[in-house]
Amino acid sequence: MSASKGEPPALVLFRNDLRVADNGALWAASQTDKPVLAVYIHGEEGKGFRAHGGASLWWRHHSLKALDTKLRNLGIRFVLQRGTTRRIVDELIERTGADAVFWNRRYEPACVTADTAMKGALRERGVRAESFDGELLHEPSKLLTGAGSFYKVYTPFWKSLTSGPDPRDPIDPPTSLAAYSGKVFSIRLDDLVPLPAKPDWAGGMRESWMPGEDGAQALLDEFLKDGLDGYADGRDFPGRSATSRLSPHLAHGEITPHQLFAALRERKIAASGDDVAKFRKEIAWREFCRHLLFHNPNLHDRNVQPSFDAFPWVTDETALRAWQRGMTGYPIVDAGMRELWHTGTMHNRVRMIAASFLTKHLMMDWREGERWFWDTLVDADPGSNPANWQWVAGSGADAAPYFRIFNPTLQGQKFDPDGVYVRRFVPELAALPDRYLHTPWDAPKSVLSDAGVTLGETYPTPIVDHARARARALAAYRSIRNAA
DNA sequence: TTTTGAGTTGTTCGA
DNA sequence: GTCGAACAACTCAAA
Repeated sequence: MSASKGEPPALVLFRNDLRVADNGALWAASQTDKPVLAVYIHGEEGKGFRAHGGASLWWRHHSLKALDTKLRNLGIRFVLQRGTTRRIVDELIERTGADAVFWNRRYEPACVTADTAMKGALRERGVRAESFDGELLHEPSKLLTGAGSFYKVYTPFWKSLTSGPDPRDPIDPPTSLAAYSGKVFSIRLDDLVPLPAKPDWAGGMRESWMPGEDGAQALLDEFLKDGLDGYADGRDFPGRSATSRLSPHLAHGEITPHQLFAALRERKIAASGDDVAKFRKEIAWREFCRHLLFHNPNLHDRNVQPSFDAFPWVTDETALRAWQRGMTGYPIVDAGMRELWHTGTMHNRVRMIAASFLTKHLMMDWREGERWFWDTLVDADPGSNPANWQWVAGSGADAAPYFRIFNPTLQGQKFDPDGVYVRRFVPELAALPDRYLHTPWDAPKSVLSDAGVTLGETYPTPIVDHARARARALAAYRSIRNAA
């Protein structure tokens, strides 16, 4: 053995699972008698692999920093690398003599292919290679209908998911690990995942979030204590703090659905069965979308329902930009789009309204919206994002019927009745009375001027008329139905 | 194989 | 103001 090498380590790969608790791979490594080398691998897996968007990368930077601290506290180094997992692992084996590799499974189709091939190749060479669950409650290849196909409707999926035994308990974090003593190259975090500098657009994100495992646990504790009671109804009101806000933590693997289900089982919770069931159902939606992705590798690019291939989508750069910047003239839509830009998230109810507006009122291809969300959401999820965009557009699995077109005015009045949400993100309308907050175009001149609002100058006039847009969308949807 | 029941989140219209 | 029906069939999943 050369002087630069330590005792051969077990490699633990980190990709989308930036945590030490409920980490089967890390635990398994701790149960060997080998030193442990933790490696984060950032980047490509070849054909079909979807790289993170900008907001996700901001999150990832901070999450990696938090994980680095955790692993150091456990006594081991955390090495950062870029490239395909296969190449990095080969290089590290070459360099360190490692004869065991552990990782947690991923379920994006390109990653499944890459990891499966790697497992076979490593074992063939006599390297111990083992993978573990954690990202999902159930293996997408195993949770199937009676006929052996994957679920295309949510409710039976949910029934199947909950009819079996409870998900396993979370795995404890290791208490102590032996460090690998040899030399290994690591890319600097600032070089691997740089933070935005000019311009620094992340100010609102820093105020809104604490990436990392500790941030996830803090949010979970807070949610169980204060948020879950009343969740089933409250989650629909974007002006209230009634959602868990755990989605980015889940997306980066800082917390697992097993941990969430276990927390709901174990804690004494001051919430009704309805609230608990509703929250579990939301976790199951994430799971359902991931399963859909597993079985539909091109989910972000291809209509699940092929009849939508003939849909007459409109191309309109100006309108797209107005939507992206929150300048459509519909306050609830604009508030949502600005929340997204400012904080890297958007309340679930408002995501539906904004997505419905793009695909139905503006009749723009859902892929345009999906791409924008992918780049701007800190919780951008390869399953949930495309699956839900397709759900809204009507092209997806178990999708909303074509005639279900959200009325942005009614939705605003119904779910933001006191205007807390719109006023927070569309401050130029803040002085309007509640009565006209969602319909500034209906406000008398004196009301507008008292509120300092000049439509078309301080705030846009609506870029489309609701009734006309609705009629146009219905006609378009009818056209592809008749054609098919 | 056939049958049967059911399907996240809405809006509009007219009585 | 409230309430029920229409919107449109179609596909899925299980019995």
